[in-house]
Amino acid sequence: MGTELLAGAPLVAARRLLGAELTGRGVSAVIVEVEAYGGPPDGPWPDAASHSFRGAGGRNLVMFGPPGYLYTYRSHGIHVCANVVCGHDGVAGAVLLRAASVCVGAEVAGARRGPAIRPAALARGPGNLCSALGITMEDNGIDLFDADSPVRLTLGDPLPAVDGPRVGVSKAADRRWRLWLADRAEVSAYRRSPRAPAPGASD
DNA sequence: AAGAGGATCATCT
DNA sequence: GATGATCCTCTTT
Repeated sequence: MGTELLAGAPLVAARRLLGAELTGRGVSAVIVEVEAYGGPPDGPWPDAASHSFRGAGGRNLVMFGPPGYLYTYRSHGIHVCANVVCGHDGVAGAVLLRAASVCVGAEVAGARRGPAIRPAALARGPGNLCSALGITMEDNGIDLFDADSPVRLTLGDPLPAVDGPRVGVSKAADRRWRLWLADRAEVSAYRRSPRAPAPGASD
């Protein structure tokens, strides 16, 4: 199982990533919450909320490359967020990793996150997830299926998913492109962007 | 339990 | 000059 399973549409790849195991720098975690992101208006998956909506250039180049690579970006100046690139070479798509359940190396993750963090919160939220696994902007563009990479991904069998709108996006705010595993304490809370139009207004 | 606000800076207009 | 694919803390029910 490898990159060929991520070569399709973002929402399909997102489903595949639920339950997958992400290993980075002494910590392994099972992915329990993700969000799908598409590409430009003239591509197969137009998505105004995506970093790649306005075409390739700047930080988003990795999103236009082949699947199975890590796309990292900095959010609000401070936090690092991690995506798994999906689709195929030349067509932008990615899946944001929003929350994971730490199964190996909880002490290491705790040392990175701080002493008072409860186990379920170690990798809850995209910024916290990267912090727990030691993922930084230096990791942008690495191959997640290369045995020599510092961060690696192992896919498993598909699991049943719950869906809902994506967190914090002001565009396409009603699109149900967030997926998570039911009854998981690690899933982050939903917050609609204050800038998004009223629910149901448009997409 | 839920909502409001501020920190902070790379990227884009 | 404005805008966030966030997170933490403080205030209000």
